[in-house]
Amino acid sequence: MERSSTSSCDETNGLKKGPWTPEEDQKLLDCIQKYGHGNWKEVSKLAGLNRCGKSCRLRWTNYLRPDIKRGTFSEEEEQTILELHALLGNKWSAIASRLPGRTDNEIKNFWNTHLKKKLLQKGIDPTTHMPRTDNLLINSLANIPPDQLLAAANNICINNALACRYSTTATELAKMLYLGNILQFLNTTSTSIDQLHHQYPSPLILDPQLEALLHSNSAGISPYPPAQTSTFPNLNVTQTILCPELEETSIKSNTFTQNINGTSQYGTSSMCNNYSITELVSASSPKPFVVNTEDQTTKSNIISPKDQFSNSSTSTTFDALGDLMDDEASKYYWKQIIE
DNA sequence: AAGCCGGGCAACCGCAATTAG
DNA sequence: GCTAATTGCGGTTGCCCGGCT
Repeated sequence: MERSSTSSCDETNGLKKGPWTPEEDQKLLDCIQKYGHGNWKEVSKLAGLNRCGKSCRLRWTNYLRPDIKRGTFSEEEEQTILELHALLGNKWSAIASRLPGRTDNEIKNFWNTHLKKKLLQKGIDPTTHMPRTDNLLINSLANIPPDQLLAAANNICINNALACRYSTTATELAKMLYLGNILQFLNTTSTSIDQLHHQYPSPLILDPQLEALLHSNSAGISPYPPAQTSTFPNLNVTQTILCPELEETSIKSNTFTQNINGTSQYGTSSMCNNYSITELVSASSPKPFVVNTEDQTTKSNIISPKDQFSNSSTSTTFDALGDLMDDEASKYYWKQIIE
């Protein structure tokens, strides 16, 4: 077969781009009805269209094809898309193949304009389809020298006691997770406290309780098995679950379950395992920070990254973190923990 | 009434895979 | 097996429209 020497969609050929006119649509339709659509470049030529084959193919598959179903997506279709996306990710064509009459482009647009937002509003990460706790603070931890991190954890943890008790709300879980992750990080960096002192000779004052805890954990006393590799960059560490009660708590809690359209998809598994650092860090880049509240429908706890830090009257990331952990609700929460 | 802004969607872009000479 | 055209796919862009100020 002879091959054309020119590229199929070369703008320098003066081919038309942009929206299709009804006349062009008709020409394309007529041509496809007459000759079929084996070779799109040929189709374009035969139809007398000054368009590249690619453009013709797109117009046909996304708009002119007679089997295209138009209009709003039904509840069933929406549910199917959600399920398939959870399974396949952004494989729009694969998803479209399971939805008769819907194009990949249509589904992609529907996802980006509706479903993604819907999931975010429900506190679900649209990439992972897992509940979002957050992310930004944990992300921010990655760039902070260990001595500052230790100091912050020291401040947060010791002031509020290190015990983990049963918890029933997502907010509490989120806080537990923050704490847990900070401690996981501290616990599992291969760096010992002594090494930290050595590497970061700046004054590092640890609460004796925390220091004792860190030493005990760094000595391998933690009864919990190693989990995934940490997402903290430049730190070759292994995560361990530090807080047994948290794991138990998560098993008892059904808070996240309520997020998922009434399904029990995420309901009874161990949160500690599912939401260790890798899950806390959203795959998507900075987005509004969502902490689920007792009332899953409220958005009152959505805090923008800007609000989180720049509006803070405090001066450091960890002061801000402390602030976050220190609102009225938190006081009650911490009181419970202490008790 | 005019301008601004954001949402929705059609179409384009660029890359990878496939096909055919 | 190599090369180039074609096709398929996912991401992105830009236009249009409606709502708000």
